[in-house]
Amino acid sequence: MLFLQHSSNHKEFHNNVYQLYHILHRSYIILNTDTSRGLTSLGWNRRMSQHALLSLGAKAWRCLYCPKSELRLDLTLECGQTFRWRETGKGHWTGVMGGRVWTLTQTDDTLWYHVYRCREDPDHVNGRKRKKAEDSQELWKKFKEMAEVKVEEDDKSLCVSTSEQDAKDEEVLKDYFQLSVKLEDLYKEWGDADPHFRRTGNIFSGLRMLRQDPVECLFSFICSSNNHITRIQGMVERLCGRFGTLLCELDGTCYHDFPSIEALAESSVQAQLRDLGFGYRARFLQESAHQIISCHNPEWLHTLRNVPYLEARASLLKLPGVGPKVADCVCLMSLDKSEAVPVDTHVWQIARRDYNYDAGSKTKTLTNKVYKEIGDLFRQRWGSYAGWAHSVLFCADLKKFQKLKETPTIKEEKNQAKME
DNA sequence: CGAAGACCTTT
DNA sequence: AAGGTCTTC
Repeated sequence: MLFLQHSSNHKEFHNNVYQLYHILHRSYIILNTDTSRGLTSLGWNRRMSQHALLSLGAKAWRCLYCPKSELRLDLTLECGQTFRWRETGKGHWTGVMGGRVWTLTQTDDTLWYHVYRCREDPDHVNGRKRKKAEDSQELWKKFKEMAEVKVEEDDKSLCVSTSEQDAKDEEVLKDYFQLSVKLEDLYKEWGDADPHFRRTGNIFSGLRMLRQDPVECLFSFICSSNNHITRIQGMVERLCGRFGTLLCELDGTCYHDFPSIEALAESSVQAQLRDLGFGYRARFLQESAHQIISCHNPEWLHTLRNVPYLEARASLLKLPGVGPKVADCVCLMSLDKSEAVPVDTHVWQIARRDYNYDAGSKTKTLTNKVYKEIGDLFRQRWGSYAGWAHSVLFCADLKKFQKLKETPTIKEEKNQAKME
């Protein structure tokens, strides 16, 4: 591990780190003490409750070699496969992964990550709200003592080179983003087999499927039916806030773990979800959770990673609120079924518009037959990672990413204007 | 097998 | 209408 002293010049500091990094070509830890604010308990508290920013450097950041062609955080975290990551700073995304809160960002060929260590806070252990602790002088005093101890512990743990926890963190990150899958090679394969893909693939590079927790994936997508993304995000947030364990608070935002299946299986959950605005999906969520607990076991969803695609899909279809589209989302995004192609009205439109699929334009609704034909069409064209390729085109059609398509055109126009 | 309608709420 | 699912005909 490298231990570098912070200089007054951030840029110079980072450049130095970069040079060393490229020599070693492995991950490292930056221990960057923010001296401007001092290490009073209050200062510590305020600092620890803020989102991390790479440019401020007040937190411990680690990183990984990872070019944008292999991963683009903006596309990957905002294409609708996950609903819980938020851009908490320019190019910085904060969310929950493996039961802990992370902030991620990237520079040229580097993926940076910070893991928050605030689970040991006394009021978090007891599951109480921070506000209450602040109201009580005594608790506040205790908290300050804890804070001072914590600073030392934190420094110590960070000074230990490649501690077990650090190695685990890196594994969690690599696993979640499936970084062992060489995305650039896949894009080339898809582009070679499909000129239309090549066009959009050039602009929308670095979009990869996450390997999400099956529980979070299943219950999030049960919420997605006949619904739009902004509302789904709000619903999932409320679901976690009400039934999930509090992990930490940053800049006034509370981060909770995703609820356990057991917590969602309680019969009282249904009415509570109704109150939280889940509509008819409240019943689906609670009944699916109950069915998993009573017919199988809490680990059952994870075991579906080890069975063939169609078998896992068929098992999921038995759950209430889970149809073909939701089942395929869960298969693709959390159960290692890269060939699963979720077909919704949008994908149906893409198939007709860009791939001459007119056999299904006769029917008014998305029938099972049409659904299967579109999935097979894309699987035939793109191969065993068809689900990954499909989501690139799906993402390229999202309204929020339309501006990305314009950029090259504008550049071309500018270049043309210059030449003239 | 396919079409039609209900289903909760919010953007 | 919204990134569907379920039930009925």
